[in-house]
Amino acid sequence: MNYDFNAIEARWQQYWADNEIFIAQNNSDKPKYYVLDMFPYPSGAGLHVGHPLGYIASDIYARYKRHQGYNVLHPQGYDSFGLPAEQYAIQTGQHPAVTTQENIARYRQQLDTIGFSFDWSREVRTSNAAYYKWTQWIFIQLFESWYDIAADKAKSIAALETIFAADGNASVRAVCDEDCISFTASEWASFSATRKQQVLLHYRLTYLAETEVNWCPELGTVLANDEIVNGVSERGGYAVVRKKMTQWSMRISAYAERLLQGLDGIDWTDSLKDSQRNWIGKSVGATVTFKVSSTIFGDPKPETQNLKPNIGVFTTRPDTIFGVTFMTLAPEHELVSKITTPAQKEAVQAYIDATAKRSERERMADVKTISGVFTGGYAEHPFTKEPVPIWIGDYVLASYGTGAVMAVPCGDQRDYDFATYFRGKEGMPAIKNIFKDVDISEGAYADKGKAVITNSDFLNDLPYKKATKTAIYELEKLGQGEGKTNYRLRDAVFSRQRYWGEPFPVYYVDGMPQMIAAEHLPIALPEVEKYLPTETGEPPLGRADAWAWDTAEHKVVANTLIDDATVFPLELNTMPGWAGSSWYLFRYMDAQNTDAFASKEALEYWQNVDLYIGGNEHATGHLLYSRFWTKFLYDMECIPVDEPFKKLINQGMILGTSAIIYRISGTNTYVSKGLKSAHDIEELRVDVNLITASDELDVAGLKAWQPQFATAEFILEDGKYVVGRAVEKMSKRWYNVVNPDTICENYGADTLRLYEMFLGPLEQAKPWNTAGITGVHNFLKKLWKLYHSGDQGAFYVSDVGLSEVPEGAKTLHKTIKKVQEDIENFSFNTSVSVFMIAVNELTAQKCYAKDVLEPLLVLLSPYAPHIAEELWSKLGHTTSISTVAFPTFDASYLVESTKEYPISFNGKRRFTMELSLDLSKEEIEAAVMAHEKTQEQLAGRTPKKVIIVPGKIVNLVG
RNA sequence: GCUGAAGUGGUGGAAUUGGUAGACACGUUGGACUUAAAAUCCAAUGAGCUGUAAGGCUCGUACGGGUUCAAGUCCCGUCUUCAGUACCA
Repeated sequence: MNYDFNAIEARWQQYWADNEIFIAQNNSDKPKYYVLDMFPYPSGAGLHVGHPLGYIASDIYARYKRHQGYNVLHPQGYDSFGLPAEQYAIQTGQHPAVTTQENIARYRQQLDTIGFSFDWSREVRTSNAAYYKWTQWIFIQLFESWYDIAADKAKSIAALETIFAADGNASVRAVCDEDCISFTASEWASFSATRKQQVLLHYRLTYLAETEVNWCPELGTVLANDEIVNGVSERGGYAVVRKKMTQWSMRISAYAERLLQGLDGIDWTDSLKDSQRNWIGKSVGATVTFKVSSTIFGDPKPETQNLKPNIGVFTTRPDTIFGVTFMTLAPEHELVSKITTPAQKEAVQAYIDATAKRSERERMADVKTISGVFTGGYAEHPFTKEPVPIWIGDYVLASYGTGAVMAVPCGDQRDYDFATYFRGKEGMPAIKNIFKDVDISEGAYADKGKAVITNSDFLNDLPYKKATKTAIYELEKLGQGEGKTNYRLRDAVFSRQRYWGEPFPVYYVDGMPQMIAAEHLPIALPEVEKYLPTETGEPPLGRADAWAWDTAEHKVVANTLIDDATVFPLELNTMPGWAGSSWYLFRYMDAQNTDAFASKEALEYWQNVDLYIGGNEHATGHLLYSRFWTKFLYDMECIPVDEPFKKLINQGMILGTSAIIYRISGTNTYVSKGLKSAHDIEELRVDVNLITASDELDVAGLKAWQPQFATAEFILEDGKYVVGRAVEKMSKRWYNVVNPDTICENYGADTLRLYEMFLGPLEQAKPWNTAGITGVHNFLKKLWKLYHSGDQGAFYVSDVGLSEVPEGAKTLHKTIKKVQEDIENFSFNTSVSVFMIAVNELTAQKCYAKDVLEPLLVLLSPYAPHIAEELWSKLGHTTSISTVAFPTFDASYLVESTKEYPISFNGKRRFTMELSLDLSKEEIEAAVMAHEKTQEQLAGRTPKKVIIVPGKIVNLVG
């Protein structure tokens, strides 16, 4: 009987679905285990073989945990809002919901073919109103919250208003906007309602503010920092410019420290934690306030004289305060115009204009060129009271710290380079050196551990740490600085000028945002006739005819009814892609709930994700935002955990192996790879499906593939056309995409699953090469044969116990041990080898014992579930193999009485010797010395030393 | 520049606390079966030298050193590749 994988796989997939085998229960006596994949964006191209890699790994783990007796939650869904469907809608007019629905259907069909053990009853789609109702609900909770630094958690805005009414804001320590004003209780009481709303916006965890954003004109929307790669948009690679816009922002900066600390308690790779630490970018130091000299010469305007503006800087090295030689402001800094002297005005303005013209990208690409201009203004050193010249330069970024630095050339290379470049020019004094016995003629001295400070008044001879503390203490005494921790992490812009995203549950009264009460959610996405921005530049929702909120009827009504009394305009922006994906893990716990995003009981039972598998590209986006929202929901006491993902594994990318043919330039003639050096050639990539395992091109197939090849000539070598190969990202444009459906059709899902695992370590990037697939497919065929050793290939197992087949028992238990270790170490590639070895050995042994072959199927079933179910049922079982207990390893079957010892002389192995493991070291030595080959090797010499590691090795030295 | 990961046969990759490098596959070569092909099975396969043969010897885990009876594995230095990040004060 042949291994008819297509029929077998279809049958068991049907069986699993019909019998709801993988439905997880929300209450169980079993311990829980939650295995989650990063849910896919359902793109139009469908799945290629790279996508399922992580799903296969998590599926193996989920199935293994079921065998181990866990109640396993292993759900799947779709991150179904997003740009591609909308871009497609703009081009074709097709509603994104329709495109998305079609794509999801295709994905589902592909996923089902591979035999995953997903609990589809819990499927989520971020674009479903029943789902985004709760995304909107969480947004409202964020709006109604502020961050209390004293309690180190988020609290309700209502509580903050109570404090304001009683005490004003003097006692409040909150994470809020920089430009927050101070007010007393009576001042608060006197504020108008609108004014109060404005003030509260400075505190809310999601807030509306005019901020400098990354505007992408081609996409017609703003982008978050993590959506920009190398200065261009992640999607499409379009240019991005800075622009001031009023936008919703998320106050993620409030959670910077907790996001950093939380990393210590979770099991993620170091490289991933590192990425997050880097992104958060904590630096500890101090702020220093420099007074601008009131003796600004030449400025005739008395009002400027009286303003005496201060310049605040942030530094990580307050200990070097006496090394300040000059100051540098970012060209965009707001004080630049106030401190520039008339004499320098022209030069400064020219510099500002030149900088503004350069895009962010140009500025990044060109970091070596030093540029800057002296403003003519001077600040006053806080301790020495000496004048410090103020410069502007584009090496100082407006977006980091205060946009101004105190320049200490002796301790910072950039300051050093700047000072050296402008040495001798007006406003650039000689570099002050404050390090004892350090020569700075070659560059700055940044080794803070070893530095001894001198020429620094009260800081002289203090070590770095002490000097830092003392400097901060003295600055605080003067009221000109304080210790401060700065984070690179910026608040995240949360508005997108797009159609296909979650609408905000927000309407506007007198320009102030108002939340729609939770009971009226969801606010469904309105219909529009076109998906482009409006002619006046408003987002696509500006095209909707019915996009106004009736506060009396509590429903969305026609825009014509807007009267700004009971009917108000709704927010036109939508939420970004990461909104829905920031909390989806909790929805799976209770996906059908209509009263809450999940019930308390479900959240309490499932807690958080035990194992999360997905790609590396989400290191600083999704994985940071979902940690942020989780911590917020924890503060709100909505969930019992403050980290979403306990353990995380990044699967490596599967690369495509492109096929290259060589055209002789200017002709339609192609030469085989080995002959190309004789010609002037052009490389063309062709469909990898036209290539055999030995890199031979199917010439007839190529001629049929594209008309340009129909009349082409091919120069063969040894009767074949051999193509070149290149390993690169799997992509339609390189024609190197391999589709899992074809593999399943030709070899079966079990083969695909095993082969993807067999390719190499899960976390490593690796090329896909279909050639090797016959290896694992042959293995499954051998396995099938092992169970069909009867007449005419009939199914056969013998009913004998383990004691009668000691070799088979040994093979089995060796396999149990290794497979279990491998799964727990996520080393799936090596367990596939172990299965191959087991089947090869059992076949050689002609071992058909049921007590060996039955447990072997359980070991295999996480990897190749279909064939395991099929053979399991042939063994007479009437229920699924999926929850059968995992075999227990028994070391007694592996006990050996002898060992084939390698015998080495001076570390080089010369021969092996079989010796009993019971022997003592002395007995081993005696046996080895008695061996004739030992005498041959020694040639009469006496070994100086004999190393014997029982059970391992013997080494004779001398 | 900084941070992280990694360099092993023709290819993908194995190798526990340092203890027989190259498991398991692919590919290649030879053979069996077949009218033939496919499929299947068997054998060989790191490089080189040597022997009629059984066998023996040398080199070999990016490169150069070191520690050790013993190093792919540990230490120091160098190079290369990949990923992330970047005037972060």
